[in-house]
Amino acid sequence: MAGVRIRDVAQHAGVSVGTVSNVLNRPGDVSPDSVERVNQAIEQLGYVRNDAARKLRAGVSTTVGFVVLDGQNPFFTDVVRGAEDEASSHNLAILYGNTDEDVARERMYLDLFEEQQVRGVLISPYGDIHPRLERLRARGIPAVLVDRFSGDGRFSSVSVDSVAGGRMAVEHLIDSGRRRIAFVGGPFEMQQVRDRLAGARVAAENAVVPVEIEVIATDATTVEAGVVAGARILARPARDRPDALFAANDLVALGLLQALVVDARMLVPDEIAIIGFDDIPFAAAAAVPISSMRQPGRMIGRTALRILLEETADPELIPRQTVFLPELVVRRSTASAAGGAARGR
Amino acid sequence: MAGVRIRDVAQHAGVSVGTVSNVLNRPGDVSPDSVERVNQAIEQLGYVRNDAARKLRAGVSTTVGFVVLDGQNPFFTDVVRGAEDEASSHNLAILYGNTDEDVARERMYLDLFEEQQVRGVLISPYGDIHPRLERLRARGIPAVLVDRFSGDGRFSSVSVDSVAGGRMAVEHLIDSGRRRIAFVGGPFEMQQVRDRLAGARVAAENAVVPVEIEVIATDATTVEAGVVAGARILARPARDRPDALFAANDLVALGLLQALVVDARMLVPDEIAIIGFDDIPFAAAAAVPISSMRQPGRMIGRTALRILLEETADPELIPRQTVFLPELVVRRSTASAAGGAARGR
DNA sequence: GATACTGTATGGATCGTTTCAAAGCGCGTC
DNA sequence: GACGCGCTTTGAAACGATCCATACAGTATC
Repeated sequence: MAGVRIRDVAQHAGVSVGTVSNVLNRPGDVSPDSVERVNQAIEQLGYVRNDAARKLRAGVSTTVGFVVLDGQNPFFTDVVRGAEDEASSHNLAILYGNTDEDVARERMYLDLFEEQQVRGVLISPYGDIHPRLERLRARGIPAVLVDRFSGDGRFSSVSVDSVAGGRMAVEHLIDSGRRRIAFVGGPFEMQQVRDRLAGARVAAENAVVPVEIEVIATDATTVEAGVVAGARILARPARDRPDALFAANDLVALGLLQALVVDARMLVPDEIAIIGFDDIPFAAAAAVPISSMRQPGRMIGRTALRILLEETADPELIPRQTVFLPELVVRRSTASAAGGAARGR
Repeated sequence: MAGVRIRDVAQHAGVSVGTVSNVLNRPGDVSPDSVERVNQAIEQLGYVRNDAARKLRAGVSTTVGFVVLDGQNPFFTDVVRGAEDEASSHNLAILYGNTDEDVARERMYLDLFEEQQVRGVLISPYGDIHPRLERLRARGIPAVLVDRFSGDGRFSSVSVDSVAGGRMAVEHLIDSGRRRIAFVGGPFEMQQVRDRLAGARVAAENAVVPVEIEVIATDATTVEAGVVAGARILARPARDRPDALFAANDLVALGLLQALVVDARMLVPDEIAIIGFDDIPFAAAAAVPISSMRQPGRMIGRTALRILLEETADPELIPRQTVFLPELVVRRSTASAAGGAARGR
C-alpha cells in the first residue's frame, strides 16, 4: 500500500540506494553529512525497512523461535519473559509456539520456523526431536534446549538440575519427619518428571531411616491432574495414605491442595505434607502456602537466548550445558509433622 | 547452507520452476502426474520453502503479531492460547510481545511488526496507539483490539463488558450484606480498571441501601501490588477497614488474600470479603477460594484472530465490536457475612 | 481439415534489500 | 602535474519465490 522503498529515500536524500543501505546497517562507514540527510528523508517519508527483502538478500533473520511445552504454566511464562527481554535488547522478535505436550504441534512449529528461517530456536522439547534439530542446524539454524539437559551433549542446553532438586525436596520431607512419601506426577515421557522422581529415590536410599517412595502417576502436570490424583488419595483409607506428597510441579501441588484441603478439609501439613517444584508466584498464595523448589525461570530464558546468539555468531562453538541449582523454599505446607515447637523430639 | 531451492526441485522432478510453485500454491491447477512427481522431489531433497522470498514477491505474510499487556497474567496466556489455536489451524505463526504496561516496549513491538509486515496485529493496548495502528492499517496491516473496547469504533475489538462485570461483582457483594466496599486496583490509565470501577459505582448508586465505594489505588495489577495494598488496609484500625474488597483482577485479589489471610490471619469472608476478576485457574485453589468474574479468555483469543483474518481478506470491512458478558463465579471468599449455614461449598 | 477452446506448462520479469567491485574525490608527496 | 592513498559513494548483480503472458497439446465442433 504505502510502499516507501529504499529507492525513494535515496532519491529524496540525493544519494544512492547503496548509501541508504549503509546508513541503515553500517552508519560508521558513511559521512556524518549523508547520515544526517538520509535519516531526515527516512523520517519525512515514514520509511520502514522491508524485512522480507532484507532477509532474502542478507540471509539474516530478526526473529527467534521459542517452542514451549506448556504456555499456561507460570514457570514457562517466566522463562519466555526472560528470553523476550534479552531478545528485545537485540531488536529481535520472538515467534512463539505452545506444544501442550503434543508431538504433532511440536513438529508443526519447527516446520514453520524453518520456513521462516529464524535466527535460532529455543525449545523445551517434548518428543524426540533431535533429528529435526540436527536438520535445522544443517541449515544454519542453531537450537538451545530449555529446561532440559541435553543427554548426549549434541546441543547446548539451559536447565535446572532436576535430580538434585528432587533429592533436596525429599530430603527436606524426611528431615521434617515424613517417612511414607508419594511422588505425584507424569507423564514419564517428560525427562523433568523422570529426573525429579530419580532424585527423590536417591534421597530415600541415602536416608538414615527407612523411607518409602510410592509413585502416583498423572497424565499431565496440570492443576486438573493434581485434583484427580488428590481424589485418588482421598479414596484410600486414612491408614493407607502417604504422609507426604512430592508433586512434579506446583500446578500439580496446587491441584492436590485443592482436592485435599479446599474440598475435603484434610489438614496440611499435619495429616499430609505437600511440596511442589518451580515456585510459581501462586504457590505462596495458596490455601496452605506451598513449599517448593525454586527455579530461576527468567534467568533461564535470558541465558538460553544469549547462548543461542553466541552460537549463531560462531556455528563451530561446542555445545555447552548450563545447569542451575534449584533452591528449597520452605512454607507452611511442609512444616514439621510433630506440630508446634519441637523438631528433634 | 543446505540451500535446496525451488529450482533444484524443478530440475529433479523434470518440470519448470513455475510448475513447482503452482504445485505449492495451487495444486488444483496442475496435473495429478506433475503434482506427484514434484511432491516426491520435495520429499527426497528435503526442500523447505523460503518464506522471505515468498513474502517479498507475493506480499503475503504467514505471521500475526500479538502484543500483550501482561504475559505473566494467566488470563492473557489463556487469550494467547486461543489465538494460537486458531492461528495454527491456518498455518500461521504468532510473533509475540509482552509490553508489561510500558509504552516504549509497546511502540517497539509495533515497529518490529511493521518491518516484518505481519498479516495483522492483535493487541491489548496500554498507551494511546490509535495513530500507530492507523498507520499500520494504511500499509495494509489490520489490527484488532483485545480485551479493550474500541471507544470510537475505528478498530474491531473483542472484549468483555468490564462495566457490567464491575456492576455484577459489586451487586453480589451488596447482596451478601456488604456495605463498605473498596475497589483495589490501578493504574487508571488502564481502561479495564476504570471500567470496572465505574461498574462498581453504578451498582452502589442503584442499591436500595446506602453503600460506600472507596478506592485503594495500586500501581499495577499484580500479586505484589495486591500484597502492598493489603498491608495498607491492615495498617488501618479495624473499625476503619472496608467490609469487602473488589480487586481489579485476580492477581491483585490473590495478593490481598496473601497479605490479609496468609500473613495476618484475618478471617475471609467473615471480617472482609474479596472478589476478583478474570477467574484464573489459581483463584479456585487459593487460601480461601476466591469469587471472581469469569472471562472467556480462550474464546476471546480465537474470536479476535478470526476477525483479524476476515479483515485481511476484505480491508473494506466495517470495524465491529464483539463484547462478551463476564460470568459471576461465587466461591468462599464472598460467602454471606451473616455467617450462616451454606458455608460448606 | 480448419478453427476454437480447454487445460497445463513454461520462463523471464519482478519484489526490495544487501553486497561488492569499482569509481570518484580530496589531499599530500615527489 | 602525475601519482598514490584513504575515505565515500555508486550502481548493478544477486537472493529465491511468485506472477503472468505466452506456448503448446489435445480435443471438440463445424
